[in-house]
Amino acid sequence: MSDDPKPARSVTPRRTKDETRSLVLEVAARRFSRASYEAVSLDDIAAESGVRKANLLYHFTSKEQLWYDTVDHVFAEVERFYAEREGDGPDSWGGLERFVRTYFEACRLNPAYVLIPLIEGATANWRSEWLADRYLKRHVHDFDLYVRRLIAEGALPPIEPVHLQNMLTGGVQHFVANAAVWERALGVDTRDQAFIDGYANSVLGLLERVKGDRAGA
Amino acid sequence: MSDDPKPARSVTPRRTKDETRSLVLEVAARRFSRASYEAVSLDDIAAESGVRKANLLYHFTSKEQLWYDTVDHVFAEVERFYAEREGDGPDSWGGLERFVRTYFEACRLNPAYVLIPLIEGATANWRSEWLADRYLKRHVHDFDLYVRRLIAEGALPPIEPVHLQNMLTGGVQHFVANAAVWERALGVDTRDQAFIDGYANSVLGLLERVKGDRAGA
DNA sequence: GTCTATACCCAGATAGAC
DNA sequence: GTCTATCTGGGTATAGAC
Repeated sequence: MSDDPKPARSVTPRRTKDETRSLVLEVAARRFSRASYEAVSLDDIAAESGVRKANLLYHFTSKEQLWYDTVDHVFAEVERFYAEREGDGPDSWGGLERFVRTYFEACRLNPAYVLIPLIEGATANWRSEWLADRYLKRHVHDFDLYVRRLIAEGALPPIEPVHLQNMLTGGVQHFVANAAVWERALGVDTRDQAFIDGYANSVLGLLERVKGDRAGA
Repeated sequence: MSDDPKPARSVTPRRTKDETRSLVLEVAARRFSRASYEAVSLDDIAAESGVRKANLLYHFTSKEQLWYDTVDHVFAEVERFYAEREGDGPDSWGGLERFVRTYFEACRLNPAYVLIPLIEGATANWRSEWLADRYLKRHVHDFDLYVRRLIAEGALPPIEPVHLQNMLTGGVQHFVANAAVWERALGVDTRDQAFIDGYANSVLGLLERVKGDRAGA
């Protein structure tokens, strides 16, 4: 906000409030998607961002609040990406093929979008509940509606939506989240664009076969 | 080992070394699959198992060692289950349908088998490396060999093994690990046997279609 | 082998000068 | 708004009596 070049009391390069926030949120997103909440310390984030610990707490009031803000930051970014490519909400989303590719792309470009829910969602705590209520519930529900719409329109045979949803989303998440294991085990970089695209082709290839057929389960 | 009923110095009910170990390992497996390593404290495990913290450290020397032993414990159990149903290693495993059902059953019955690798494997630390090297690499590799064998035998068309592997395993893992989210979002208990069986049917139903067809990708 | 007590460290948070 | 210094709690691990 105030960018006045007037002799500053401090010698350190000044940043606006928003610049500091963004900087910290970017670092926090990286940290919180590489380790669990408890394993990430404010000292880590302070060291990597160059913002003193006391100042982190000045800007975000607590570690807890910093985590909330970080998640909101990550999800807002992804939702902008979605809205750009697909429009808002399941009614406006296009065909399944394009949607799958958008989703895969979103996961690949924003590992934090996959990793934070995965790390925190797999355990039972205030974060998983907050995540579920604030985002995942809606995401799952939207996806469910979307699949049902496609079925109603005859674009898909009557398959169990949750099953399809999980087959479509679970796989990429696994590849993005556990890239290290796949790399060590098979020498394949599963976060690579070419790999994810190939996987999308396999998945969509399978889907093609379902579409022509009768019910799934 | 020594079970002598000779007047014990302590009034607390005596357990053999092995009994104490097993008891602790069961509790630890539960804890380590509901929260990250850092979020689980020895105090928690001591409280739930009734074994004093100092004694935990006497039996396992350190928290780190306790974690290693816990994982070995969980994986040994699952591997016994496998060996019983399928025989040892990818050469002896039977048809894909039976194998998938065995795998799904193993995941459902031993959530820790899914959750610990998922929680720790998604982050970058000494645990994920140890897990990858000691177990996951081999598991992924075995599964890969198995799929390749099926393809060679003509039981499957030439699909990319990693893709198929991930579609088969990623889904259940997701349902087992994130049951709480699915429950909140759709009111479905995705860890329930009936649900998992239904999902197996969907997956295998899809596979059926691939088998009759030509290549996947 | 089991207990109590405690050493020691690291993390989140606060105080208060500037 | 940024800094240094410090408080405080909780965690792993150890000492040492019994």
